Amino acid sequence: MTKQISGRGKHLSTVLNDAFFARPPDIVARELLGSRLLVNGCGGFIVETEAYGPDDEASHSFKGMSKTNAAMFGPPGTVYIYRSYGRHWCLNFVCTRASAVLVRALQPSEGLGLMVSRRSTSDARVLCRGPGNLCQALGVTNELNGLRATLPPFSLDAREDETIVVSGPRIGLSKAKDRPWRFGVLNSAYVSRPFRPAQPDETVRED
DNA sequence: CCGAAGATCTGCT
DNA sequence: GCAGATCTTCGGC
Repeated sequence: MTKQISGRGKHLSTVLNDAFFARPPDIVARELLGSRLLVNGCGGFIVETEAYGPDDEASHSFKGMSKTNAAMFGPPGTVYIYRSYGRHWCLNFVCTRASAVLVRALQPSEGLGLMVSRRSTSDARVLCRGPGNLCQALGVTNELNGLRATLPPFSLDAREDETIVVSGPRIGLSKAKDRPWRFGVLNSAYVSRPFRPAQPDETVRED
């Protein structure tokens, strides 16, 4: 599932590998929370995700493969990037059977200067808030579509701290609005929109 | 071939 | 809180 890498001194970091993504998207979406995502050294800790399943009307894969969604049918760990509303790029990681996890918000930690220069704000709370803003801050465009999430320029380290997960309906959909497949870190100031109620999800307490 | 819709964001009211 | 920007794909005629 994960691979231990020796770090300097006493710390160990754990790098996510392809097996991590070879599971249903709601599981992966929960477990990505608190992990650290970098693209060419810019990024931070994932605080908000959404899952899109194989039999999910809201998923881009629902109506079969097309020119733009082909990466979503790749093996687990494939990066799927699409353009949203003609203006924004959105970043996903493919899981099992044409499912995926949309990365919606980060708590910035690395490459602050570069991210600020790419965005029109220096406010850390909005730097990587929302899937489009996040991609702008990290320099993600469709040039990275189809690459491996487990290889450069991407880097993904498993979370080290306890993370309490909350969930709620996904955002911006016209179909399948009922699935509570938006996940976030409890009380994070960096999510794109608050979770209501801001209580732990009925089930989940990770690590 | 044309029109509508879409996993969004910003700025203005 | 809502309209507008902006572009690509797909479905209907």
